[in-house]
Amino acid sequence: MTRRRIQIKKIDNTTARLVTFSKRRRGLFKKACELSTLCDAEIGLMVFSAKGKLFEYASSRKTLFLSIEKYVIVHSWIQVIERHNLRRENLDKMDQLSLELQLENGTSYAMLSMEIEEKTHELRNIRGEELPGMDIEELQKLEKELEVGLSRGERFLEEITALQQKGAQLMGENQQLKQMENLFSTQTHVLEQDQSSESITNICSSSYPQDNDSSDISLKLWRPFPK
Amino acid sequence: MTRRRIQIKKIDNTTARLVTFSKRRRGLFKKACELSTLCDAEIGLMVFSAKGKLFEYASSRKTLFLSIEKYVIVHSWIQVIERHNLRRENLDKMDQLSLELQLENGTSYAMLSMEIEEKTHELRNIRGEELPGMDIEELQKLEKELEVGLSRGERFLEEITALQQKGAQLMGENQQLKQMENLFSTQTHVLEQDQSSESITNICSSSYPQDNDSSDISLKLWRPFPK
DNA sequence: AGCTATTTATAAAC
DNA sequence: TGTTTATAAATAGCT
Repeated sequence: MTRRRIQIKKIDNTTARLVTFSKRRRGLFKKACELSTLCDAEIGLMVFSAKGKLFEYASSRKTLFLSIEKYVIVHSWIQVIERHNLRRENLDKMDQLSLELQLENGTSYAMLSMEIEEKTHELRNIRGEELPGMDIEELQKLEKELEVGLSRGERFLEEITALQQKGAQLMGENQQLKQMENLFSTQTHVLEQDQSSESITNICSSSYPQDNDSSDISLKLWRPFPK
Repeated sequence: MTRRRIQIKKIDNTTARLVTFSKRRRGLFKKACELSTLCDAEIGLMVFSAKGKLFEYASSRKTLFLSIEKYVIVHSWIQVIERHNLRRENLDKMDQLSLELQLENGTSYAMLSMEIEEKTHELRNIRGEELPGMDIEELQKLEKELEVGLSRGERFLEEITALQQKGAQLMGENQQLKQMENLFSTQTHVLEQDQSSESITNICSSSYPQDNDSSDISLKLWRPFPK
């Protein structure tokens, strides 16, 4: 596109590819944002780097929810069909993973789906017409799949509760320490040291398109695009 | 832009807006496709016209599966949020002092079981069990439900963030206090109490856009890969 | 992470 | 919608 025209095919040089990815990604997000603003359109854009890191943009949260909803309506049907071929052990294995691991493993879950997808390629060609007629039994299986997500939620809740308990514990501890501090400070006159608090890793960080691409896929909630 | 530079704000003239929408949409899809090819990235792009018609592009089905993955998690979040809110409401009623301490006694859970059961049932409907048979009116209702869930999610997120920050602060404070304590104890030979300080653990294949935009419902089924 | 020479995208016109 | 064209933006190749 500029100094020289380039072929639209995978860039071999890794560095160049990374640079291009970064630059073009920005461009793409910008274009998406402009289109959304100019034409009053709702846009949802997801970009996964080769490593699996997600960058996303959404003109509004509503859009993403609805879009995903829409994807699910159609694609869950596909999934339901594919589940027939899915070995139980895979699901069970997935069930046993901790919440964090599950989130990190989103990619492999998707990979698995891909595998299955390939095996049922024929089915997909007719999905537009025939899938809507899926029977209740199939849909109940889908429901079970969703249940997996539910159990994740449960664990999430547990984690929060644990966090809260920890907080309570810390508060108590703190109070104790403060009392002690008061005791000491009235007795002696020692300078206080400045000790900055350390950050705690967030369970849920927002996913603005970020600029470093070092992590594996992580599932995050999004905020709307920066004002 | 070209003949003239334009402001990035909603185009007033309807015709011009439509034309721009069409042109820029194409451009956006092209850019998305190029990025995907050049950098081996997976891309999912959804564009809803103002009327609600969906145009989308996906570099591969894998991307779509990842969307589903996310959907499941998002929706399990909604579920969790519901429950969390129930607890909160209850806690507010009881007018206790701190959230942290409140959660240490789970006595109120039993009281809420009925209510939770009810909410769970509602959520099942939201989650998709009944989606396939829904008509437009019902889908619009779903849309609203999702918005509600969304705002709840925001509150939930805020709360968690607040908790985490609080935890971080407490930890820092704690550390500070402990250091001071150590300082004192070495100077004054005061007995140390046993206080363990634990860290908080923490917590271009695909779907070508279609070109007519005649419908007006905002929630529509997407048509898979055409050709 | 900046800098430009070019290529692309596209606003305005038809 | 499609085409044309003048111009603004995006960006490939360098540093």
